[in-house]
Amino acid sequence: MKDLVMPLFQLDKTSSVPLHQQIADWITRQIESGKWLPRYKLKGEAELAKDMKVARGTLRKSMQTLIRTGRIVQVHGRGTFVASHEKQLEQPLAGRFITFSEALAEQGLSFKTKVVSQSIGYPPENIRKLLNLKSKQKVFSIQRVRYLSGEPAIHMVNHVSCEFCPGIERLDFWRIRLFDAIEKEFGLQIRSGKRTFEARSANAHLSGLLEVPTGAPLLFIEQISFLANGRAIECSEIHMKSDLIRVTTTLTR
Amino acid sequence: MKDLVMPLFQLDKTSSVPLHQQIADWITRQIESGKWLPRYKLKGEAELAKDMKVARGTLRKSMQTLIRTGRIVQVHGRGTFVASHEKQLEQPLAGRFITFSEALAEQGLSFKTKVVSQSIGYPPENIRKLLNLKSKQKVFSIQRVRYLSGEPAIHMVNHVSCEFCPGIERLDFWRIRLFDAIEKEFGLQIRSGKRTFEARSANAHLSGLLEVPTGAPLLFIEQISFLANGRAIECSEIHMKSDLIRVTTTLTR
DNA sequence: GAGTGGTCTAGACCACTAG
DNA sequence: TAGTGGTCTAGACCACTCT
Repeated sequence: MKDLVMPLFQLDKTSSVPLHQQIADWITRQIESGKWLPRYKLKGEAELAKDMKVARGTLRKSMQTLIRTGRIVQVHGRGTFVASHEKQLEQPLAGRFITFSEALAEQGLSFKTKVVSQSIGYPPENIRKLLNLKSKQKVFSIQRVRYLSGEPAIHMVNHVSCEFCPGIERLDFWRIRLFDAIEKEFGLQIRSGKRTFEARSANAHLSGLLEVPTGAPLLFIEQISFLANGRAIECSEIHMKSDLIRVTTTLTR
Repeated sequence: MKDLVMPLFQLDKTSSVPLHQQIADWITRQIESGKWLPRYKLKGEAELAKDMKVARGTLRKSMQTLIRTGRIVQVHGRGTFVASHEKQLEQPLAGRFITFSEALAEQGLSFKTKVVSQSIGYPPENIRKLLNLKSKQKVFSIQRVRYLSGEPAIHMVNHVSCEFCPGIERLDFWRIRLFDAIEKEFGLQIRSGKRTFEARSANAHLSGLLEVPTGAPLLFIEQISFLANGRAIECSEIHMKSDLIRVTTTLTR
């Protein structure tokens, strides 16, 4: 039993990416690529840390991340295992803040996005409150519909604070994802989000866009996204057909 | 400037409760009791750790817990602050798995619970799957309605695996909370939960119990609760009037 | 530059699980 | 009893924020 199990892998101790994150990323890749299958038992923390030439505390920090994101499971005297999500197709939004497009992509679902309208201007009172804006500040608003296998499934209205994203209105959101734009085009890092869930009836506008009867029940989500410094960057109102998409959270006491 | 700011507080280093949890609990008490108000700036980690005579790593572990439960906020070069939830009344289910009765209690809302029916028996196929039961295993099922200021707000059907809770049917659930019973009467620890959100229309049964028109939109939550060893102990189907109760999750990337 | 949190090390001992 | 994760220590250096 040589080092067949643990392929070599090089940590970059000079990188600005923290070691614990490099480790978590690498393990994530092992799992996502199928090299480590569900229920696979990892080596013990002590041995893993020695292999990787890091302190056990650093490795444990990676483990915490991987547990939070639902990729591994630890049981005290038994060991660390790749999580087995009985239904892989149903592991969205679990434990971490990911966008709906990321969630759909992770589930292997393809979708198309239609931009219904977009504009820049002074937001209504309620949006200004959610984003914590002063009265002179503008927002970029965009209304889109996402289609799953041809069927309209999600209606989104997003409001982005212009302060952080000058010129955002010139991007082509038929092609680019909103969060990709915010993060890659403007170098911002969205770190956390808050979602509030309600059930609402479809009004005339929504019933037309989502092709459901007026009054049909829709899952409504109000979302606020925050940067690392705690400032709100985006908020949105999302209506979705909950029979088409499952929204799930996994939480720990 | 003597030790006016930091009242003395005694850690029990011999207790089976981990130090980091004792610290988190103590800080939680400072905040909940109003001794530390929102936006209050805590002392630096180094100084706090010295005061408490623990290693900084231990203190940091507490901080992680308090951040996850939404009680404090840390900003790199600035410091640690008591979180200011603009609307304190709206901080439920955030970041950790708490029951609805706990969430209501934390919001200072009083409620009453009515037991509509309860029984023991072999569960239908879908419940058996959710709880991962063999065909010979029984569940305790209970149907309740929660009232907020006299108005019916939540309808719950819970199914508890009898394997872990023999005799649960003899408890008085007009008085006791279900999770309290599971944890205190049977010495089990519920560690995590998974919730799936949908929007549904009220059927005749629900419309009667919740006093809403048939077809009214209700927030539907399917919940599975897990013990520390990963075994499912409980699952439930919850319908609620989402105009009366806000269901929120805060997640980190 | 002073203060703060973020990362990391290299140990140690304990508690739980399983053979 | 061996192996594993859970807790804890006592340092160190770095990156960020504010003045």
